[in-house]
Amino acid sequence: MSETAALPRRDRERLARRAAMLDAALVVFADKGYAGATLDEIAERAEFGKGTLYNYFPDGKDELFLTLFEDRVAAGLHRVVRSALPDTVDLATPAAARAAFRGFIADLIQHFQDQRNAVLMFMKEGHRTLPDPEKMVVFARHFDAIIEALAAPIERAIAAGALRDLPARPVAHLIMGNVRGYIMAEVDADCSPDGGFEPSPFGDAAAAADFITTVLFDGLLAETR
Amino acid sequence: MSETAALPRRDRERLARRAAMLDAALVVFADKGYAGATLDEIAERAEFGKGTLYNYFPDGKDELFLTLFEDRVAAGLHRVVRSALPDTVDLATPAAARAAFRGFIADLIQHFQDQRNAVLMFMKEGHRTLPDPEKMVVFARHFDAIIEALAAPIERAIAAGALRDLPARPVAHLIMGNVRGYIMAEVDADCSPDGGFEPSPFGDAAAAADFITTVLFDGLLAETR
DNA sequence: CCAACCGGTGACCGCCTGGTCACCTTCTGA
DNA sequence: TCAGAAGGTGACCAGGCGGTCACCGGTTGG
Repeated sequence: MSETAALPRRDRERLARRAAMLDAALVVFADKGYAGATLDEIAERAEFGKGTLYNYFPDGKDELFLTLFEDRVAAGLHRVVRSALPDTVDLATPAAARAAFRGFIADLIQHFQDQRNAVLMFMKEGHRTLPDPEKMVVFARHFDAIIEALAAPIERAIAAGALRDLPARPVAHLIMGNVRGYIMAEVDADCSPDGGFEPSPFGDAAAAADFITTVLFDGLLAETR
Repeated sequence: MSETAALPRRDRERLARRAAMLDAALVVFADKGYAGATLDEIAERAEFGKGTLYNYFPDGKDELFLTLFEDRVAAGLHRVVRSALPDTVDLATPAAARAAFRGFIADLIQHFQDQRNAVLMFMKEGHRTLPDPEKMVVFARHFDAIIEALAAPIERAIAAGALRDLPARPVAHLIMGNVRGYIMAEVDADCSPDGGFEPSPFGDAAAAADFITTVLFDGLLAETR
């Protein structure tokens, strides 16, 4: 939805078809997982013949899956990290750091809620399930890059004395893990009838972000000191 | 390793064979995931013919998987929750609550480190991957029960004013998620050569428990207030 | 108007794997 | 010692799925 207008019609159509295939594949992978998804179902959902998939993704299932992961899941996460925690953001005081990370967490939750299928795919397949282990390196590299991007502002905040002196990358893992865990619980909740906990434990992304931010930054203990 | 000695030899042998099959299946499921595991590989690893598996687990793959999940993964988690946070544990003050939950977290990490294969299976297949969705209910019920068991002491601590007034079940999810996330990062780290972060970010279960407890209970912010 | 071509199609292939079952070894007890 | 039972075995089967390719309809350019 950007500079595509400048391309000749043929190319625009080709891109549109490719995108439609990816959309369909995303839904199916999110629903069935990598192993459970079939090319027939993806093709049918995209309203193409199975053979056509191979005109766009010669490497078949693997290529669809990896493309989807790179273009939708990883790219989206990267964008959120960079836009919510730019190099210029103020992390000098505890209050400033708390506000900045709260914003990041809220954006991340919002992003996950907007991109439910991408999240589901990420949830279900986030752990080395491709038959070819060498392909999984791509996977790991992306996730590592995201952690690294998040670790940088954490390190800055620690250096500024705004956050406790803890190893930054584990802290980054922990923040991502908490948001991920929250989303997972929410997804579970409205998948199963009597699911995890109440259909949506908090109304919106902002309330959820407050919950996570409070726990992670202020701690669970009642403030009695 | 308990009252099996009282049984006739035949039954003991039968139980031992059954256990050997479960052991083999656990390794394979942990390595390949549910879909990737093959009965042939499980049988070969257990040093039995494939047909023999069906004498012990008539429902085949599903039964092996569910039995394993119930007997090893879920039962182990339940045991840890109950033994580390019995109904009698003192949760009246922030300090007492912090100590109690720190103990629980340490035990949980230790348990995960001892039962790496069970954990891996849980990690990889923790999210509805069985073809038969009705079987997944069992899965969800167990996990729910564990959350419930953890939510009870949390509620007590909140009622006593030791913890912030937050919804108990989400907090329970969050604690479990953090331990799970920590273990996952650790597993990743020593699977891939240049993995997640340093091979073991903290030396032992106790140090890891301290990290998680500090973040979750005291918060990430530097103590300047 | 036609010929060349681009590209979508789905029937088809081969492989893999969960599940079965007739066979055969081993153990038991008389 | 032997007949019968118990139970392990792996060749076999059927179904499903990833991947291929010969076909064909529509578009293009002369």
